[in-house]
Amino acid sequence: MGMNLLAQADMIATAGSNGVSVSKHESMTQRAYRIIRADIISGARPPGERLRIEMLKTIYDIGPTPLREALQKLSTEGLVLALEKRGFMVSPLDLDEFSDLNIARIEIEKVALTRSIALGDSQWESRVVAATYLMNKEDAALLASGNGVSDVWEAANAEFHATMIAACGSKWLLQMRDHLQDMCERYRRSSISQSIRKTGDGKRDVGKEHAAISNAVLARDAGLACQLTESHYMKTLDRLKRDLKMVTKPKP
Amino acid sequence: MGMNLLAQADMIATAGSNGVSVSKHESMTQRAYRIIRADIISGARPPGERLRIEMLKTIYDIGPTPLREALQKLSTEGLVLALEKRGFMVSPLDLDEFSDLNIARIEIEKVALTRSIALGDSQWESRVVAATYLMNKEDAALLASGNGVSDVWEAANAEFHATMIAACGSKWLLQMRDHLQDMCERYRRSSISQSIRKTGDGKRDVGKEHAAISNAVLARDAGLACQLTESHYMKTLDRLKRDLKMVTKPKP
DNA sequence: CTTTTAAATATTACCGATAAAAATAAGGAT
DNA sequence: ATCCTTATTTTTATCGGTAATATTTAAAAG
Repeated sequence: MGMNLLAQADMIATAGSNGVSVSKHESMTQRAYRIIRADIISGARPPGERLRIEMLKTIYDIGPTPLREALQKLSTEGLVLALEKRGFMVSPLDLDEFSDLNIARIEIEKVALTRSIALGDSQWESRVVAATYLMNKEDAALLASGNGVSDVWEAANAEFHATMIAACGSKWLLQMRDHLQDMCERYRRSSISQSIRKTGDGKRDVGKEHAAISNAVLARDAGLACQLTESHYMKTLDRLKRDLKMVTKPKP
Repeated sequence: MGMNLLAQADMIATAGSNGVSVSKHESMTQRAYRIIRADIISGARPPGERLRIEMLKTIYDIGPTPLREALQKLSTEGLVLALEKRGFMVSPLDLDEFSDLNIARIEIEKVALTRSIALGDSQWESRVVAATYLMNKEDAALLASGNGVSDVWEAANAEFHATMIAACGSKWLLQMRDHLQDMCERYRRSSISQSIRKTGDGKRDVGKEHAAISNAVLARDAGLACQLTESHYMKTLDRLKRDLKMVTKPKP
């Protein structure tokens, strides 16, 4: 009847890392969406690149219909631009939009953080402690071997910040933050600041910043936690902004 | 060659009221997306309704491919649920999600309002004055003829609140607010509280609330403006929540 | 009454036809 | 002679039809 339909809908809605469910028998549309999305964010499909169906068909071995559906979805998200009667292209990078994106991301993060600190229970606190522990460890490892950030560090960092706001009480707030973060990530990855990741970030001690944020959160000092988080993000942002000037198209 | 492509892309991106561009030669996908979206928000397609392609094909006189593309887009937005190998359905209403949605909407609105008050210039101020003038007029007309809210009042109301946050300096923040508002609108319209719209809202003087908000905004008192806006939304929200208990599916 | 089997129904994805836009080539004007 | 305009060609996107696959409904047997 209509009831088990909804029950199974919940199962499907049980999503993976980025709101993308990973079923065994994934539909072609889902598959195309997931892969192309990852390729755009990672920079494998560079900004401004035209996404011709024939071309994608041979690359991903997926038919034209699921490809179009995936691209339409991505255009709703803003990662792809749908040009009337002229197909699709990867959304170009734009320095102004990057500022815009970061403003929105940081503001929403602060709101979520404030709410999380106000609403979080003991179980959430323990999650914070656990994430902080792992983050500390990875930060120390990062500092020791000057090889720059690793994938495990990236994962710990993502988990750290996600945990801080996890108790904000609004899935939509979290979803919007995730979306904005993905959009920002594309700018970060597309920038030539990969070199920065290798060389490290100058005199900056990210570990101390993380520890300070964690302390403020556990002390339930929302104002301080927001302030620290904002400047934490701003530091990397300023660096990126400088580097991005070269890879974004100049304004007309 | 490649350049005017981007230039024209900007033209297409020049959107109408709800981020939906209305071109003369609208593609079938766009058409389907626009119409079905409006039908879902308005309640013409009720929550939980299965959206069978064959059915939609005859109703909207649009082929299956553009219909599927439109439904995929709507599923990205959250208005439609895509069930693996089981087609699409209008996302069911859920009281918890409604709370969630409103939390996010009000929080983002407050952030945008604070920023708008901090950043708005004289031109924005004049827009605020203009919108307030129209709103006042419509509020008075509403109070005089006890016929309940009209479409022109709704338009004035939307414009009023949009103007207050217009100077927030982040298109993404505004876009997310718009999206959340559309999602909330579906709950409002689907509720039986149409009766409330007809009977009026009790002893509540919406005109005074609007005036107070406008004054706080023009006085650049962000704290007060946020507080007033929040309670303004909360008042209608509480009413709605009561009524929605009947139309949303009970939790298992 | 539950479980299994079979028919019908719907969704998914590929293919081909149509139509639109970009590229190229030709002609005329300054 | 060069540049702009116009016409033709080629490429490419869009859309509806259709076959294959999975699922749901219904019926029958245990």
